[in-house]
Amino acid sequence: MPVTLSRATLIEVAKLAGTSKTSVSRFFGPERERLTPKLQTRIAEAADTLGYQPNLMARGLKGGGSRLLGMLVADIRNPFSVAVVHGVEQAARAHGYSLIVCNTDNDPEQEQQHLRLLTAYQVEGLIINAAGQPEAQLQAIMRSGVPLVLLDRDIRQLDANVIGLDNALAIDMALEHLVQQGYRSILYVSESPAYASARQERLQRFTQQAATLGVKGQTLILSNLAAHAPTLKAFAKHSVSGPGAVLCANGNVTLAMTRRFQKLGIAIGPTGLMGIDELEWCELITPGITTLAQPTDDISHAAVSYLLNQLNGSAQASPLSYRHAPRLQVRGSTTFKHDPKHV
Amino acid sequence: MPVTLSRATLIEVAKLAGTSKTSVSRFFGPERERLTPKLQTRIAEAADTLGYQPNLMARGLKGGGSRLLGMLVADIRNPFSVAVVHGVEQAARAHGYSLIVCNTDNDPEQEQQHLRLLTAYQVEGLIINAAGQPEAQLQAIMRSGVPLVLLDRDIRQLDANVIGLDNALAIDMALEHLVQQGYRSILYVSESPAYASARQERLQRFTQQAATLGVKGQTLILSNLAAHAPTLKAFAKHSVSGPGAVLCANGNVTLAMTRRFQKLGIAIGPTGLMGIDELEWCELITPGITTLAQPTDDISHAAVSYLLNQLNGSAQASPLSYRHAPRLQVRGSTTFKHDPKHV
DNA sequence: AACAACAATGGGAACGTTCCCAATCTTTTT
DNA sequence: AAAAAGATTGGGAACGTTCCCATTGTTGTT
Repeated sequence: MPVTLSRATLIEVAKLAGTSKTSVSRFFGPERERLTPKLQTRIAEAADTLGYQPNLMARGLKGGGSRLLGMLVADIRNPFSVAVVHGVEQAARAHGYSLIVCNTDNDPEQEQQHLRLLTAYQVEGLIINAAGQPEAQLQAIMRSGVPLVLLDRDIRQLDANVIGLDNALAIDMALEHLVQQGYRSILYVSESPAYASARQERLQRFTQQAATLGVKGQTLILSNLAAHAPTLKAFAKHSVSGPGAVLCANGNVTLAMTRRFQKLGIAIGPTGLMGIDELEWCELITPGITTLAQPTDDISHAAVSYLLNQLNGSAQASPLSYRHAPRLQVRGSTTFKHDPKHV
Repeated sequence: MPVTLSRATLIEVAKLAGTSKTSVSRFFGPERERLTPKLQTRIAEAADTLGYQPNLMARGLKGGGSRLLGMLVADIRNPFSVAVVHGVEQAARAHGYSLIVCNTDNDPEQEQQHLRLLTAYQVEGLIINAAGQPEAQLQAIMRSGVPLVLLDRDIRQLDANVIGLDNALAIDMALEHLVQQGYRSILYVSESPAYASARQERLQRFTQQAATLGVKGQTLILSNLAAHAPTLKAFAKHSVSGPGAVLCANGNVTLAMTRRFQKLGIAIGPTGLMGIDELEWCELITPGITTLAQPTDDISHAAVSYLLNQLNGSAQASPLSYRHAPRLQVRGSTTFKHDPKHV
């Protein structure tokens, strides 16, 4: 048990163990097996007695690297972000790295601040879910040799890999499902796609594919919920005479639209409702909301693997999949008829 | 714009600016105003030219402190944790600190690892949502002078402050509400209270107060959902003849119980359902689930304020509230009769 | 026995920054 | 004018660790 009041240093451990600081450094580094068992024991006991814990600040300064990975998320309260953070942190830890997560609240100013901070802590790799267009900063970071991977959102004018959902495939699958279920009119609802390439991709693909499939496609950009009730009401009314469905671009939209459906008394199913991304409550809402679940574990793993490959100089170690397929989770919200007994 | 490929040092900036390293250090520290405007300009330009960013590892080593706070959460996927992390991170940043969040997945082994890591990074303060009973480690940390505050879960044998919900008050308010709504039998459902003092407090208070209020109190500890359907079914059947309600100890239980109610076809309202902690979907479930919302912002702020007070040596700067009152959010799930048109 | 290779250990310098105290210049006070 | 105070700047040492190369002892080969 540690008995001291202050933080012991490697020098103090060396003195107590009757050896040199180099040997103690070897004991706590990758060269422990170069020490005799006797010396190892003496050092272990001294360190335990003093409650010694290596100072990773000093280690990072001289030679060990920081063993830190940095991650920027645009919105920590988004369940997708939480799931990816969780996966990244686990993958990082499995390889001896710690993760610093910075939340930018979709604010480009905070984003710049956090990037400065992460570089100041000498993070060895970065996973960026961008809020703005910090390409100048990110280019400088990449030029300084820090590997970087973008998460979900591309940044124009930055030659970096993006790992995330296969947006085109997601839209294709959603449309295919809705058409198969008999819907002939689709309202695609999204948060502002400005600066968010994933949103832009989904929107563009929707517009293009709706035309190709011959369904009537409309889009609605969310900015103020109260302002959109008439659009949704009109859509639902129209859909009673000809089947229509609402496709939500992400979890936030799914939540907002579910609220709107309920507030406006729009029956879910007769007017279809489907969301991109799975949320824990989607099965609980009568009659269950159909979703496309994002493979967050795969995404997390791919991001960390990419960084580690870059750090290990093994760029071809394993082929990485950057665009991951969603999983369709069918529930009652994309069916006209459903058992009304579940109330 | 930065033009170099490697990380510039303070020495290089000094050379380019034609001044000393001490002046450059002053420029990037709290003594900038001690430099003449001319010198400040020269340094700013040199730093910009070189893309200089202070190395906080070196700064932490000599004298600046790490400016890091550490936070352990038992389950990052718990919405409560996310909300508190968000609040803590914002409060920390407002005071020039960065937050390292470590998720332990309720695993004591991971917890120990993370604690070692956080101390190795010389964090200046710690916020601990404990998964196990790491009192030995935490005592050593406190003895080394690092301020520490517990979040939500007390640790026996550790003389540290706990900041979180006022558990007794939460149970009192819940029971009062349910009794007022006419329920005379309450089933309290909780995850295992082992090692989780908040859960123990809530359970104990429930047992005690149910007796005091003369309502029939039962408790159910969740371990395997399939195994508990008979209990819930029996309870619901009984409650039809004499009003009963299910009180959920936290958000995870609320989710699980909502699922159970739906799977078993138990009508929400005739059998009441109420949860401790507010979740974004509680209003969406027909007929709306009554909750006690935790004041996560207050909790976050109190935790950071406590640490900062300790760090600034102003232990009496402002009286802190450690136990925060919940906010009752009444919805249809605690009413016998409700409009069945919302389907 | 002499030499080479290997094992084990250690001292000094370096890492990038801050801090301490010294030095010099300028302004104010006596 | 001389002395004191204030403003400005700077060099060296320290922070805790790693790395490099040197030293010593042991073992194996010729």
